[in-house]
Amino acid sequence: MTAPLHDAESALDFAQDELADVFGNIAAFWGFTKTQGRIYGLLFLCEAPMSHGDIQRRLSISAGSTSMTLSSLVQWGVLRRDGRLYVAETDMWKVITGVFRRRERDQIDTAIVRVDRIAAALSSLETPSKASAFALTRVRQLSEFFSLGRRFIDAFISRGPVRDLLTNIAARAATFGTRTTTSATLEPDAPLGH
Amino acid sequence: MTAPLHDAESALDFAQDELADVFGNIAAFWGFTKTQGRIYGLLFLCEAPMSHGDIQRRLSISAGSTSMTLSSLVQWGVLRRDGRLYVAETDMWKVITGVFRRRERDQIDTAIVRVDRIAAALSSLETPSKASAFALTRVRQLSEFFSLGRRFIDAFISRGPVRDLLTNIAARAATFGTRTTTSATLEPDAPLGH
DNA sequence: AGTTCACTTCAAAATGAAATGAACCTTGCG
DNA sequence: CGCAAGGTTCATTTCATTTTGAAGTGAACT
Repeated sequence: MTAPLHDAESALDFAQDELADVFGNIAAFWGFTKTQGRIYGLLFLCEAPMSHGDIQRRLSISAGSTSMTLSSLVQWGVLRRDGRLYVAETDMWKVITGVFRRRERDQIDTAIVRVDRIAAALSSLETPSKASAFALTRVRQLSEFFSLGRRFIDAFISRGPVRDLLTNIAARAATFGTRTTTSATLEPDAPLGH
Repeated sequence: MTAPLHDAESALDFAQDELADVFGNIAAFWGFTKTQGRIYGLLFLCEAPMSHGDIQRRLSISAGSTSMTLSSLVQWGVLRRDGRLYVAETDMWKVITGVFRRRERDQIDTAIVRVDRIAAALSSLETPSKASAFALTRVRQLSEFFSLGRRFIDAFISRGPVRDLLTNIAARAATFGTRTTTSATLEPDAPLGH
């Protein structure tokens, strides 16, 4: 792509631009803004804290966007502010579990509440129809699945032992190679023929 | 919210509307369109397959959107098409791992390639600067982290044993209650004093 | 062959989110 | 005190994404 870079300065520039872009994409993909990712990516490579101005200049963002994005990142616990300087939180586990803690958990909680409300409506019927009964089984399936998800997220974000477990799982994967398809669990009925 | 519904038909209508909306939100959150989620939500509650027309009418979507969304969902392996009828794939594990398989894995692979390229650029320097050396350690951190993530995703999507493991983890969470903060692993340097 | 109906395609419009930039505050310093 | 320089806020613009709807395709029925 680019010819090998020879001085440390230009290599660092390349690294910063590139990593900012990598994080920019990841961020956009996960429902954050590209700018949030870019700033984090830049800071990730910097030992010394950077100021608003440094960041703005380096990434050519408007002053306004820089300011708002910085504070959002601080709120997300992804950057830390020290006076007028910013540093990246580089422990990725902290970053990720932090995001999950706030965002995905809220989401799943809302979903659980609503699904349970649906289940209640369907199960309180005096004279269920075939269709409503069917829907009820599906809703219950779902409710169970979401609860499992909720518990899993809890496990994930209550840091410590779980992280090691995940590491173990990853290790296992290599061992097992490929699938073993132990279906069941979420198919109480046999709804569809091919 | 709404007063209790008394006949099965209206309860079912409520359930469908509501679940369509729940899935609509989840979908939007995870980078799909709200419409994709709504269609899936609707179908999730239906025993009998539905046609394009049924779906379009029930959700009041335009014909065009219905058509395009249906085919995207089929492509994602989230619906199955049987002639002119559609059914939901209701095994949530299949659905989720399917999405991960295609989407998140691609993403992380791209990131890994780019990060490694950055590492190469920084490590091939004849005369590294302090800053470039620092950046290199960070990039290596990251590369390792991404590889772990990659392995974890692989474990997750190679179905079977892993699912049970996840279930176990979830079970553990309840036991452990709260955090145990065993940091380390991704902090080779001590970059920031609060 | 011709008409109809169900679906698909695609360009154009609508929507909604993010970035901008100007006005407005602070802080620090002569 | 007052004025820069640097930051923040927020209304506006910009832009990407999604939805629409009109036109096109093709199968089934007559």
